[in-house]
Amino acid sequence: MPQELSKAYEPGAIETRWAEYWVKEKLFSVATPPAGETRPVFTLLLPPPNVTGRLHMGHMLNQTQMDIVVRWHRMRGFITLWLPGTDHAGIATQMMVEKQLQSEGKKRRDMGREAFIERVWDWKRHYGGAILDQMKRLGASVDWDREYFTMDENLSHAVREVFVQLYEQGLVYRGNYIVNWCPWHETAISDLEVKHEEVPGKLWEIRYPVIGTNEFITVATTRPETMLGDTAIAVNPKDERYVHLHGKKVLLPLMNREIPIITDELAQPEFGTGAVKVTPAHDPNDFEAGKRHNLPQINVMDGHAHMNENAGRFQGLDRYEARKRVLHDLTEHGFLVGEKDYTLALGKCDRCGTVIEPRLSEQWFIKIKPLAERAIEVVQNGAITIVPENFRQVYLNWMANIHDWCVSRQLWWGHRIPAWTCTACQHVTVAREAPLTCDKCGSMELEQVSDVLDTWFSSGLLPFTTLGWPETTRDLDAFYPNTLMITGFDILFFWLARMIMFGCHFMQGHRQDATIKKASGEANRKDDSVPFRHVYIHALVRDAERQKMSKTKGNVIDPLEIIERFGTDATRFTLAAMAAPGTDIAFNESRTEGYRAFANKIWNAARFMFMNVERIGGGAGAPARELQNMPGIAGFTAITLEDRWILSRFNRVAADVHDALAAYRFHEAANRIYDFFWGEFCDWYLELIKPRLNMQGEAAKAACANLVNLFDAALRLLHPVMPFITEEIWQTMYEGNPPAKSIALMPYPQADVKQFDLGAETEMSILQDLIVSVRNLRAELKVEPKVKVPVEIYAHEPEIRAMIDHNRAALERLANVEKITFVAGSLAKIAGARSTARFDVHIVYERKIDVAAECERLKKELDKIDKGITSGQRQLGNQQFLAKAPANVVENLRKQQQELALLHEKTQSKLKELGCR
RNA sequence: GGGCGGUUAGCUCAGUUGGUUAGAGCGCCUGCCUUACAAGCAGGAGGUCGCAGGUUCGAGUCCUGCACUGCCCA
Repeated sequence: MPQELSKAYEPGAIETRWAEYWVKEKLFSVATPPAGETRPVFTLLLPPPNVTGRLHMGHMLNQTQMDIVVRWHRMRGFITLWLPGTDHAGIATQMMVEKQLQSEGKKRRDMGREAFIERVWDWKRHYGGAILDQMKRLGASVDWDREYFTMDENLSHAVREVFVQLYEQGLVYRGNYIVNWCPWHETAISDLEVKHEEVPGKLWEIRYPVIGTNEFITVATTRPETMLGDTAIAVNPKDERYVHLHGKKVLLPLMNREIPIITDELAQPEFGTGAVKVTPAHDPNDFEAGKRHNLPQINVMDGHAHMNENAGRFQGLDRYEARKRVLHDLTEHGFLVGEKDYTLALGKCDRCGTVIEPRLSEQWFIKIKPLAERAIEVVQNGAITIVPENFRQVYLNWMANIHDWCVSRQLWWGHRIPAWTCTACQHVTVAREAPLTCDKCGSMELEQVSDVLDTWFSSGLLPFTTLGWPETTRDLDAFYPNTLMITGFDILFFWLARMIMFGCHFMQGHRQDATIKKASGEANRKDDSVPFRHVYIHALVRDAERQKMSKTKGNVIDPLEIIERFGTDATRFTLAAMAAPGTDIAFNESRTEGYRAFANKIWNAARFMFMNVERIGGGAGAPARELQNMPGIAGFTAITLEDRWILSRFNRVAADVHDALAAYRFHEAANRIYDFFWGEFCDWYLELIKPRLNMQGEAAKAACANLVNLFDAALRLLHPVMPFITEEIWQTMYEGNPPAKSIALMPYPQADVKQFDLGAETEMSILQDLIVSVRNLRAELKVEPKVKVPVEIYAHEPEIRAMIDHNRAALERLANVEKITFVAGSLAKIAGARSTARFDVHIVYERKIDVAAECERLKKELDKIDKGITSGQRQLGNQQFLAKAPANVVENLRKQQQELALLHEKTQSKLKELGCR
């Protein structure tokens, strides 16, 4: 391959090519580490996207961050396992296929369970891989050989095992409880799947006649149709208004049932009339109260939220129709006595938006407290660390107030609960495999419970089931606990919390391979049952207006469309650069545009390098892999000031990037690399070495070799964030004979403290100041860009003067200067001179400066200087400050004050000289 | 109702344990097609860090209150 890049940077072409290459070459496949493995291990589980999913920005943010961390670790020599897979997503998938059926005029129930499930599998085989293909476009460096699906046989087997074990341990129970019922999906859903929304509504007041008196008792309700199932009226025992009615009964209007007045804390005297209706079958609080008082539970609705046979003449009506009719009838009979506007928090199904109906039904639950206790402990004792730290408290609070988990769903698609009902005696047998006979009566007439498990039940097991559990495997020894979990806070409770509970419970007593654990830097961790040792919670991606993206709002930004326009690298860089921990990301296209420009910059810098390598030939070429594994840039020979400077700067950026990535400060890492590459390497270093590259012989070869080595290291530094462009350039550099199959398998640059050069950095910054000052003056004097000007420089420190003299070629080139004269006295008084504490510079040019403008500029500058002087003096004159502030702060302030004083003097005299007012 | 976050340049955002004269990108203004790059280069304007107090030698950073705003939980 010739060392040549196309003139234009076109991300689309190179990205798809490398994405395919990485997958085809199985570059990221990880073999099970053998016993005695001494390398560190890094394990990360991909939060499995829904099999029905389409890639959205949230996925992309999540995957970008994971891929950065993963590539970083891999390059640092960790055995890095990133495990991908998809989730069967019970409700979502079932819905998707049902809709498909609907369009064919078919219905799930007409088909029957088996045919329907076969149909879903069909769908999965055809379309289920879409999101994974999209992931490939992102460059996610996962191990595709280990891809899983939550309904795979081995994972399903593990699910049954877990359920049965929990059952045997008494942590599963079944019973009639109030659950959140979605009438659209016709299934129970968990508390987490209900979203509360404040909506304007009404509060109706209904009066119930008290039997044996001519009194009424008035209650308030937002759901009058449920009164049909009332089985009591409750008043607070302390409420004096109702003491005389204790023990009496009321006649339930419309139904003409007698129901008791009970005393219960359920009724709060300060709310409404202080009396409440009690409907145990349709409200969780009423349900509890009903149990306390042994009240009957009358369910008045069916699974579609239509009124059932218990609703008398309202049977068959939809709940809202029933509400209208009930209100109408109540009014007609004089029972409705009030109607007020009221804001209610309406629970809606997270997926379809249908208003949830609290409904009494038979469901399966996990007794969660025992699991939660361990899950609290491992976070409190540091076995799991959560970043950012505030989520630790969110997690602990939630865990402390956790409710039993309803795990049964009235769906067909999912892991069917391994329980069988005996048609003879109704006893339920829970077993790993279909039992032949009933546990209790021995009947052979058994029927499997039709419910399936909540999708999160199986995904909560993934950290260990994907590694082979319930078998004891070498993979578990090596890779469990996973090192890290990166996810959004939106599934903190859904998923993360459950993984921790399940992991700690089922992996109790597990020990990670001690050698690997130590090598991975986790030797001090005591508890190996946790699913992962570190958690990083990232923010949400919002649209440019900070709105949460949603299909209904139509403000969804499609990452693939952004990628199409700007490239994956630029999109990844955007997400990384904006991902400051703890704050949401308002996705802003203009940033991506900017980062595409950055990629373009890199591209062109590479073209420049290749041009020179081609021309200069020989001697150019990156050092061997062994050398690249050493800190700093091993093959770099610091000859000139700019060499020493860039080497020092490179080591600093490498150190900073390491620290930033170690703390999940992706934005810092990205910005640091950006500033280095563009602001230092391209803007200054490349410009400064051009003359050397244009020389003949060894000097050019040496400069070119440095350039290549530095470029190679910079590409490796950038690779985790922008994998594609770095791969493309890197592969091109090695002319088809690279030291590894991919830059992704090369060592990550490490800082070498010995290559820090503070002296070079200081000198360079003075030189930069000088060049900028001259450019400044040129602009101010409106010197034609092509005209070279003579300059006069005064530098009172001899070593600085020498340094400038030594680098006069740089000044001449970069500021378009033709003759440099060092003068003996300060130039500060000269109109149109520029001064810093280290030098004065002046350009010799016949054109006069704009005195008024210069005066204004100088005055502004003087203001700033004086402000600094005043505050500095105040501090330095303060004994408290001198006594309490750290020595280096005082020292720096003193130095700064000296410089400011000098600048003040120079500026002042210039103002005077110009005759400014 | 309880909890958590945000408020910094026209816009989008950085600014980790308090410590020089608060930064970037985009946009804007001026000038350049300078042989890597006009997706670029050079120069420039632009902020009393939401408001009011407090702690401190020193506050964008810590504390209290308020305002606005977003999210989570009930």
